[in-house]
Amino acid sequence: MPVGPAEISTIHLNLRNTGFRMRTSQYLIATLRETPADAEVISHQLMLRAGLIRKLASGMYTWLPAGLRVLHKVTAIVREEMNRSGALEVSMPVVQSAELWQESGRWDKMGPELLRFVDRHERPFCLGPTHEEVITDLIRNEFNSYKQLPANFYQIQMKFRDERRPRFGIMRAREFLMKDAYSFHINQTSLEQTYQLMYQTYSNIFSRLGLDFRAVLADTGNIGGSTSHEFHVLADSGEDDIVFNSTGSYSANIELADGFIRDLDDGSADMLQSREIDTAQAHTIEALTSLLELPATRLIKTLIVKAVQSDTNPHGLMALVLRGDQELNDIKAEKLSGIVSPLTFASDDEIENVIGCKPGCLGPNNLDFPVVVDRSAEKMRNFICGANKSSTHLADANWGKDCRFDMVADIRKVKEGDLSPDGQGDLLIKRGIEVGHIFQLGTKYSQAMNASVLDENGRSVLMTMGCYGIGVSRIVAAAIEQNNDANGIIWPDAIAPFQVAIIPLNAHKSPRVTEISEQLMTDLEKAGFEVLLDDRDKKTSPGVKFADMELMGIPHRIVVSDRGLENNELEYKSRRAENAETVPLASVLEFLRARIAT
RNA sequence: CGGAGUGUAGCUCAGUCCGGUAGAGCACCGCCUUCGGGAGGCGGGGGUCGGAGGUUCGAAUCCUCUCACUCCGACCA
Repeated sequence: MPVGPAEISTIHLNLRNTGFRMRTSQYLIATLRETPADAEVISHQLMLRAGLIRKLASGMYTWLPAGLRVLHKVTAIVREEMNRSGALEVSMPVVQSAELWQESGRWDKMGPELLRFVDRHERPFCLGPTHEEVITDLIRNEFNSYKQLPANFYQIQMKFRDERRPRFGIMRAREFLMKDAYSFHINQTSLEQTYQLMYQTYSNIFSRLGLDFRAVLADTGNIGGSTSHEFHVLADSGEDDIVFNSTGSYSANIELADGFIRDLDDGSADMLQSREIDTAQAHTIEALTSLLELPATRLIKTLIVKAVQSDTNPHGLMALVLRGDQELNDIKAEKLSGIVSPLTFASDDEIENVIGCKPGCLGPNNLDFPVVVDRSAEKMRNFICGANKSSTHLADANWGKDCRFDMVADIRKVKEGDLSPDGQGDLLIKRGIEVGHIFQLGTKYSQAMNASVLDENGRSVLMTMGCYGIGVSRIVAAAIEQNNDANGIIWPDAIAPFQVAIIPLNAHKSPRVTEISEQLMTDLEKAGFEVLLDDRDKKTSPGVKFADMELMGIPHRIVVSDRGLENNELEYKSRRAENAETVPLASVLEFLRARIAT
């Protein structure tokens, strides 16, 4: 249908009036029928297929119009809630000079993840992967008095991290949109108050986004500090294991999750006399359990890892001992003093040189380096362990008699079904996608960069800091991971690129269908809904329109057809519903108002 | 950074082993028909086969080098 000058000016007027007025014929519907070969996870596949993003290079993506609308919606919710919490928005440079990073010490500490380059004067710069240095520099210059505290500053901005391995599309991109906030305090108590406020703000944000999420206790990692929580969107494709109990009173990242084993040996049995047994080729726990016809809970697993070399530990090794059915948590193990970080297993050759046998028959007996035993094995009696001799194990071995340890620690990965550490119910484990992380930083950066204010006694005090991040672009991918079906994306109302799709059928034949569709779009937009009218010409069959709108995940669909209009009816279908329903033309507005959260 | 793999049309792929001068489906353009679930017919446009070098009368195909991308491991929003 040719568009004359009069119609064009009408369209422009409407654009100005409503701000929306989107028609597929004038929009970029960049849907793909087939899945691009280089996308592996569902969110990446669907973002490409639905025409939300296109790849420029590894880990770098262009956001197409529909995708950008989603990203903006997420951004708007994050911004509103941050503002509501009293945080102040700023915008810091993406390009940062090396000096600040040298001052904090991170110029040398950060690996190639920090993308460095020089300007035309050969002065070193980097692309900001995070902004602790810049904000701390700003605040040490602007703040002089405790009266200015506490304060919380945030920005929503592209970050760049030259990831070792970008993957999963937007989920782990090198360039990504992040909300980062930094708070400044006169003392720990004040920090804890703001930390609580951010915890609540994050909960509000993820609730408003319409996502199923959990806040979990987290490892503070290299950033240090005392307390940290991660916010995870639950999805089977998540990269993290998160642990929580049935009552909701405990939740933690598996990296530091605690739990009690129910069938723990209480150490009350009488000690038997140990004896050597021939275990031939059985070198694994699994092989031993079937050979000896004993459960793995009767065995002990001994792992040899690298430790710091010293006079008292000339081999530079350490033994980590767990009950046979348990697995090592390497994050916990790395925190043991004297251990080499990152955790490194000793090679077969090293083990043979020092102990005299290959892995498979190792045990905590006669070892001349430190032995750390997990609580799961601490009280075991009459257990099976390696004899440090080829093809030989010790049966009915006991601590104190046959074996020794230097220290008891929690180095085990909790398992589903363990008793919650607070005693409330069983532990469950689910996969999560980390979309937010809050930290109590303490004075790490204020100390390195000498950021202080005067307290009420006129004494100079280092500011205590907190930092709070949200992966804004990652949320888009995470939302898809959590909400999709065979036909494509299913957006929560709050972040859908459009809330309502109007599909006119046979519009080219029916002036009435065209007229009602146009009128409906106008009315819905006046009512505050965001509408996409699929007015593509007759060469685009209804099936294509249905498929595209579903792929793009538009949560509410109205079909306008002659058949329905005979009875003054429209057809409505929720993206989540199995079947469509009819709605009287006259009441469609109330109908949608009742179903769409705005 | 180690390990594995893939680069041929906008997308999905065949052709490569065995050298003979580039294909299919979808998408796109035109005309006709069709019109409530990715329509049909006829006609058409589009690729220096990732790049460079080599072998050969002749290279998408064989050899060497290179670049890019994806996946698996340790980090992070």
